[in-house]
Amino acid sequence: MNEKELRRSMSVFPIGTVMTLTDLSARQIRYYEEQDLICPERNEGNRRMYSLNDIDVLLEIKDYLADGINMAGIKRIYELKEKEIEHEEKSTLTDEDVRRILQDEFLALRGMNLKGTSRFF
DNA sequence: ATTCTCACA
DNA sequence: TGTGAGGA
Repeated sequence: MNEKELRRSMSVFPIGTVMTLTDLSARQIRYYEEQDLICPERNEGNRRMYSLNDIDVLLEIKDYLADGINMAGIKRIYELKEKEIEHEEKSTLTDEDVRRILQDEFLALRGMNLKGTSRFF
């Protein structure tokens, strides 16, 4: 890990700062952690300390939510990213294979979230 | 003043 | 997800 990645993964913000930066409630921020979407560290006083990477993820989650994707769907998206990384490391599949898989999953996600909604009318 | 965990008239 | 209690 280079210096740049190290800085982005350095936990330095208390939840209050993250709340104003992301416009999310403390409840939501802690809940997303419970869903393993972010992993803030704890300081001496058991206070959660967030990194720039955590904030980026939180902002992404907000976008997905705005697009009508639920928690189950968001979790699947990040699980796919992990698989994508595994594939890169093992170089088992071609980039095209991975792209096709991600594309299929994304379409499946939209279909899942479209059911029983009047959002588009 | 802030954040933490837990629980629900 | 909100919110309030009770402690640190």
